[in-house]
Amino acid sequence: MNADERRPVPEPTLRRLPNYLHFLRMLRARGRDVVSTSHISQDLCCDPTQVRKDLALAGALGKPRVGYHVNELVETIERFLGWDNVSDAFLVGAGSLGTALLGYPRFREYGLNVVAAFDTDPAKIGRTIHDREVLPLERLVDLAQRMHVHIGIITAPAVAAPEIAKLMQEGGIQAIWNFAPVTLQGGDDLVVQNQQMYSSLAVLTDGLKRIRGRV
Amino acid sequence: MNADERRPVPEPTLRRLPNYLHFLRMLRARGRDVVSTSHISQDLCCDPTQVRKDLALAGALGKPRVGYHVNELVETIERFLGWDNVSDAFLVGAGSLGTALLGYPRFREYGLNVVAAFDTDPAKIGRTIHDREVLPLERLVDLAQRMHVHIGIITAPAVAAPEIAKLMQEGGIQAIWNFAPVTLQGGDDLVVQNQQMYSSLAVLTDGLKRIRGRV
DNA sequence: TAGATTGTTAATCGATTAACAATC
DNA sequence: TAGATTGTTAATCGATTAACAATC
Repeated sequence: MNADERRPVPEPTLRRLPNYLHFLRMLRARGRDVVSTSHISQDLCCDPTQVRKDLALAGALGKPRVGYHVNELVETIERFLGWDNVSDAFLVGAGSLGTALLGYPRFREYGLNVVAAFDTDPAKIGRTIHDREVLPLERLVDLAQRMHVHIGIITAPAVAAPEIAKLMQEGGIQAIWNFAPVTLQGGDDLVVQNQQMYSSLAVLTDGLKRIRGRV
Repeated sequence: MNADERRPVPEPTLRRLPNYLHFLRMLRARGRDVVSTSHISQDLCCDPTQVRKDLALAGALGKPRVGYHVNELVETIERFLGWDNVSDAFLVGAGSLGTALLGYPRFREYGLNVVAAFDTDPAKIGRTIHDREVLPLERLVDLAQRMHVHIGIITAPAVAAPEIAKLMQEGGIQAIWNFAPVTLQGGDDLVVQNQQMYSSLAVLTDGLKRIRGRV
């Protein structure tokens, strides 16, 4: 029921939920029946209280003394994230990263179904990558509208990204997952997630610096 | 000078610095001489005060009324992040994502030089991907030690990741950039960054939900 | 000089953590 | 029952934002 309320979910919570989900699915695959927050927190090295709070936000209910039912919990989180219904998505940029993402069979478990790829390179157009044909970028707007696709993935070079985002919006796409190293701006009816790879690298090299400083 | 002090840099700041750097490099390429924090903040849609604070932490100095010199600023941030000296790295998992990362010529601009790839698949071992030969995983520990490689990238399946991390640590690797969908634990002399792709996806689908709820 | 921009200190906000009551 | 675990309220912590002084 929490899922339907309008109060915004903290972004850190949203970011943690897929991790819980991954762990819980593994437990489910192993036939595990119930799980406690301390068990979850051990796997992901965070505070049990935090896990409890996150699960509460997702609308999960546990039993004191027992814990949470693994099955129920998986379904609750999936439903909360909207990943029980798979959404179609377009991908633009059939380079190496785009090809890698097209090869992810797991996306469906995370609510995503990449139905088509687009590119401007004539050498790539018409080729088939992981069972999906690469289409010319010109067709994106029309196809997105007709197929009611609302999610776009950008794996093109940085310079092309803003133009692609514009086309996507024209086609009615409301959510963009951007892998190009530019910060695209969201808007009133457009949500953007910039997958900033180099941010992680900065944290990593800083950690390395601290390890070395300590020795 | 700030760079050498031991006070820890907030992680959000670290994550933003590469974005500033990217923007500043573009300005530099365009021949731009000076820049103000409000100019930077406009591009990245955040608060000018925050940019100023971040830059101060990185040790940058500006001039009131003028702003910051683009060249100096680029160099200051690069030095602060340690990206003025490129570090060698090993990559394990020569699948599609690994191949994509091996094809990134830009890594060097972010302080990273992937010198070798490893895999366990005999079909992949011996092949050359983007000028680097794929080596058998067994050779990793020895080679890491002899070549003094301290950074590892994991692009292998989730099940293999923990074992790979162990081997890396044995080889003296101190920093792991993990793309497998498992949470690897860092330690006293090991820093880990888990590139959790699905976290972004959760934020994205939540945003989509809110856009739809608004209509 | 006047005004724009930096640099810094204080106030606010939100997330994490701690404490504890509820309950099976 | 006793004890473990949830659920919730309060305290802490840290990051962001606002205010303002310093300065070219």
